[in-house]
Amino acid sequence: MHAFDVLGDPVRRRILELLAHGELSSGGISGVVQAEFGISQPAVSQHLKVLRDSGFATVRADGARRLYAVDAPPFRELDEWLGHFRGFWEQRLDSLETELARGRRERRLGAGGPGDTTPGGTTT
Amino acid sequence: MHAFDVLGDPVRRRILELLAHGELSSGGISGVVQAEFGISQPAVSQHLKVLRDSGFATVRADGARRLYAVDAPPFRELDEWLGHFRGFWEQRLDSLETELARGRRERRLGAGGPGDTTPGGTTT
DNA sequence: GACTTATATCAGTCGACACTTATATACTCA
DNA sequence: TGAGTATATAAGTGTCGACTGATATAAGTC
Repeated sequence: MHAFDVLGDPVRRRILELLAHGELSSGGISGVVQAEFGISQPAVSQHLKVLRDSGFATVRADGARRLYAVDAPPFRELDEWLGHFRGFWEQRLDSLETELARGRRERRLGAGGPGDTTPGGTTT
Repeated sequence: MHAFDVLGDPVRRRILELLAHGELSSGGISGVVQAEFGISQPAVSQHLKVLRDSGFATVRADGARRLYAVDAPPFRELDEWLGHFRGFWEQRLDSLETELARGRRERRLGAGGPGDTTPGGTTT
């Protein structure tokens, strides 16, 4: 399952939003999600499995509980892909920060990113 | 259909990659995609419809042809959502650019972004 | 106007995935 | 050890989306 498919589900997006604030137990997540979406505990557990398998979340045991946390790699990958298109919407920012950020990004990735065809169109 | 679902499909991602280099006709896109994925012209046309409807692509007529181009808004929206998690993988960049970029981003969005719980964990 | 090219839409099929209930596994505590 | 709690897995079902072949719409060409 592709990373974008993983984020296609609203329940999984919500879970990640919750985890963005810090570690949470399976039960803690289930509580919120069941209340908000009206789905069962196994359904939430299955979503957690998808997040684990796709690398968006990591788990560690704490007694009988499982504590989930966000993990970065898949986010990086998506950010990298979206980078192909960043030129289409970041063009009008002040050039300093844009160039700093883009330059750094490309240096890290060792890639020849966007900009070759002046994606946004006219340079005005 | 959520923007992430739109990008969940490999054919649609490929189409957007093609469009990232500039405008292309429906036929031009179909040619490449049919060759690479082995699907029919209607299938490609249906994907183009999804991209249109979700705002990822715009069309303009040129005689009998339809010229497609990438459009920014949905990308911005996704970037904004991913921003919740940017702290998890951008932390170790030199602070100047990070803060510049994040600060600007948040000012534009008028949001109280991440950072409240030092997402990445320990500092250093 | 007839023929061809470019593209979109229609109707139907099929597989994937999100959900359910039932149950297994593993830890806690008296 | 046995009851209770926390979480995951299993098996089955329904929905949705991606595809196909057929066809509609519209523009170019002679």
